[in-house]
Amino acid sequence: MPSSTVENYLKEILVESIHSESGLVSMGKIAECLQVTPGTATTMVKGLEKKGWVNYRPRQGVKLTTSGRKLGMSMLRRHRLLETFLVETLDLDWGEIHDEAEELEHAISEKVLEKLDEFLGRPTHDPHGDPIPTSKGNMPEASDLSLLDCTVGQTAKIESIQDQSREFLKFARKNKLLPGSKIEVIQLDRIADTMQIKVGLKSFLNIGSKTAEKIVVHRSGEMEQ
Amino acid sequence: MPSSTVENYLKEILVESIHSESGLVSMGKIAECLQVTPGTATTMVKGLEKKGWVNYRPRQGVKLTTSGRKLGMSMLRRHRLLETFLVETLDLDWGEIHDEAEELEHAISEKVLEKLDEFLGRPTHDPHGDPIPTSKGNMPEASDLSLLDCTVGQTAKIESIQDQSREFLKFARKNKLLPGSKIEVIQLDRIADTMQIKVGLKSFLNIGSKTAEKIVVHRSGEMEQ
DNA sequence: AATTAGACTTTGATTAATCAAAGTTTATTT
DNA sequence: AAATAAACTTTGATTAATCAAAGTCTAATT
Repeated sequence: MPSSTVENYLKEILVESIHSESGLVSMGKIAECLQVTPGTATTMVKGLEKKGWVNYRPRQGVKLTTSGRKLGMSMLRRHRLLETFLVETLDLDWGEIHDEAEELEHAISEKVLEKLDEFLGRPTHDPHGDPIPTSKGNMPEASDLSLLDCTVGQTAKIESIQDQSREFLKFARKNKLLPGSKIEVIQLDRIADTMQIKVGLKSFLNIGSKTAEKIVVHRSGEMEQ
Repeated sequence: MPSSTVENYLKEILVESIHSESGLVSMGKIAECLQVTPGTATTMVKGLEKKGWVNYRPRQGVKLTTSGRKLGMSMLRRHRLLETFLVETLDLDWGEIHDEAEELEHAISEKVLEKLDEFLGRPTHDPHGDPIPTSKGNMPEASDLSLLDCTVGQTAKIESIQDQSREFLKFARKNKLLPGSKIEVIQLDRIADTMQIKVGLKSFLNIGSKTAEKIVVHRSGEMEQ
């Protein structure tokens, strides 16, 4: 039975491998995600390899095996279902749920998770707009388009918010940057690194590229479900 | 911040100290409850003392300090509220919830617990009939009367079932031995170590003293709420 | 080609929780 | 009072996860 630590490593490696084209994840990235020193990440990853959850090439990076991917997906499912429960059922604040789910995901059994999924009506997306893997380990592809990829005049719909910190989510909520919100790019200045957007029908907002990159969108008309 | 292990030790010491008149709990009892060797219990308890959660007298036993009692109560509250949630909301089976709650109780925060308590309507007793400590750490006194203390002809109402194992709970449910059920003692044989009881209006059952001791009751008419 | 910065790996130590087995105390029986 | 059993404590070892610091590689500059 994998420890909570192993579960965390596999979940983070999964998430990072999705965001990397090669599928390889570096030790530095792992150390950063898990808030450990690089030496710890190396040691841990070698342990994961010995157990058959990853393939590791020194100084190249690490890749999940089929069983590692399965476990990582299961953790992502737990995490996102729990976040949904915390918002929908217990009415917790958007900004609080990430850390809470981070703890609970290691303690909830498959059986309870299945009951929870049923109770919630088998949701497909969590409160941040991220897709929830099915119990089979499938996950709908997410858009790879952020606000940063949009040009002046384009309209788009927010799919998800890629920053789970309290701070950022508070900012996002205050400015109605929520999954489903309609956005229009009004102005763009690459040199000044700023972008003016219209949120909804009458609200305007200036954001920098770092923030724009965290708003994942699909262009209006596409991918409606 | 106390580890899950510390939380478990304090919770079990609390429960056992309630069941002992002196308030002292032996190393053997702790080792048995936590499924560790006596040596481990001794070592661990010395650590708990160093942190100020218990007072330990070698070969006498251990007693909770005020802060240890507080932490133990908080764990008991978590455990019993979670059990209630698992049965009431997620419709899990009576026999399954103990082990599930045992894991979740270490992962749930005070904030989420408070929301859960509110969502459940601030229940006072868990599905086994045990009282749920309040957030202040108060817990209604439970009856100290088991079926074993009743004599022929007496009637009583089941308050709680003091065995959390799947096996026993399956037996209890099958025979309608549930909190609230009305019991009448029909026959008693101390030598043969057996007791015949009427459960409800027409169902009869033979049980031994070990089982009778696990059925905590209050005599009919007393303590109605 | 030599230097250097940055990323990575190795090494040695630490902490928490545990066990097995040996040693000690206490209480009970003879 | 001696012997014994039962309960408890001590000791030495183990495992998982971690860090700091020293060492090694790789790739980019000079």
